[in-house]
Amino acid sequence: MRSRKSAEERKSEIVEATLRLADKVGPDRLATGHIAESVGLTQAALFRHFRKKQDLWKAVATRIGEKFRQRWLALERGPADPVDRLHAMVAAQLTLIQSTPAIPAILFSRELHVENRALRVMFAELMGNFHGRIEQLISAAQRDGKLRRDVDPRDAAFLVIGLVQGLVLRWSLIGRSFDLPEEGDRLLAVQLATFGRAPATVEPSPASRARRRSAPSATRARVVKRSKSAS
Amino acid sequence: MRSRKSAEERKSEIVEATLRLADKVGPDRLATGHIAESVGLTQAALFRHFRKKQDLWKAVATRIGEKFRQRWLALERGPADPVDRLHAMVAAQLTLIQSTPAIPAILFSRELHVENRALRVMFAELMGNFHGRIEQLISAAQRDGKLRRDVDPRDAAFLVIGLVQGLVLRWSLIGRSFDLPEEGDRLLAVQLATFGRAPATVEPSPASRARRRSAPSATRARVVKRSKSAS
DNA sequence: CGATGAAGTTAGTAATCAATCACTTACTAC
DNA sequence: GTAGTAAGTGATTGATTACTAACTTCATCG
Repeated sequence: MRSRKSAEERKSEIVEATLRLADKVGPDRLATGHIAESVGLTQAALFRHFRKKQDLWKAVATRIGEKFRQRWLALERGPADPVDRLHAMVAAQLTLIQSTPAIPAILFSRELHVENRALRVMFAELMGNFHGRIEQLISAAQRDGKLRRDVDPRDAAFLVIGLVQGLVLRWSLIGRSFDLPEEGDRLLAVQLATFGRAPATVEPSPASRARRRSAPSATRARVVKRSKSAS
Repeated sequence: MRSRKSAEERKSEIVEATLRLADKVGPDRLATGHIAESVGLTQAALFRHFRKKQDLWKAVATRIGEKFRQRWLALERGPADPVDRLHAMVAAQLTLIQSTPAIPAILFSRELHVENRALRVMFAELMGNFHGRIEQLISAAQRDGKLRRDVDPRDAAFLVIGLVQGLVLRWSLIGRSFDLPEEGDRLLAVQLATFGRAPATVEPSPASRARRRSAPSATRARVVKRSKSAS
């Protein structure tokens, strides 16, 4: 009763609360009562805004899509160089996941995979969009002569996406104990290096090895302490 | 009542049924009643074998671990060449996931992430083990001069793991409509090529591009039709 | 200012869930 | 063969779930 709000505003509140709680409780265990309590409403009030729980999930998925697209759009005001932009894109993706960590769980929830086919389609499209953008950046970098051209940009994009997802899973499993964008940036530099110019076939000097570690990327040069737990 | 079995046998049956159903229903929605019905028992009988549902999940995780380790062990009778063995390892991983598709869902279930910390530790160890094995193979390949030495084998292993996980997610999202080990083999060849010798800095001829596509790997040379849905 | 519609509440429902109970039946060692 | 034990049953419980219906209160606009 305290502070009655417009439907749109409430809906948004509910969706955000759902995202927050989906991480704590798990998407498939998240009850409408929890969400309502978190927003400060009665459980019944939720159904004023979403007739079925599935409708709420659909709204959540839409919101996630918006978040992604919004960040992708912001990148266009970022660096123009395709390699730099690729770094920025992966960083944006990981930053978003770090601040909305329910996303991976939702991606594998049963709400998505068996209950709500529309949801699966939305995420498939989102991932396709992500893949397309990466593919384009890699293509551009290849045209610029910054990446080798004998790697299919579509496959390269799959590898970059895999990098992101592998990293996120590792991060989840070891209790989110490292900085996601930082480690992602470091790994991406490694991946792009292999996409890049040929290495000397000679043995690498200890110096070059150290250099690679301390300045893996032209854009960001922080040394990331390795996580020891996953080896 | 029909055909009373030993506890060990029953436990195994229950665990396998859980794995089967966790894929259909989702790990967090899987009820003891469903499992019991699938095995041909009453719901109460389940608690004769597992005092708590969590204990059942623990047994399931142990079983998954066994499956992995068993396949890894089998690899030691496989190819000796580290690159070939790497291919075999990734193929084994993907074959197992294809035949036990509940695994990725369990990996992101809330049973694992919030309810059952022991479970998370088990999977983290499993993944660590996988990473270590890949790292060793890459190290060996580097020593043999088959892979470039300026890539940290630990990072390279993370990239390979990411390849697997990205692939599995894509496979899940588009409805499991491609052959997992086959596409994995193809992508791994691409990844390892970038880990390999330098490409010619010259522009690739159309011929070299075609050649790469039709025979990406020395070990397996099947062309895999691309999935169009995720781009 | 007052009516009207939307936002929110209280109080339910039927369904489903893990877990426990007292009890019965099958197998096995002696 | 029979005593002891382990596997399995039927019934039930208390908690939780999504969802509904009837009622109340707020805000705003004519």
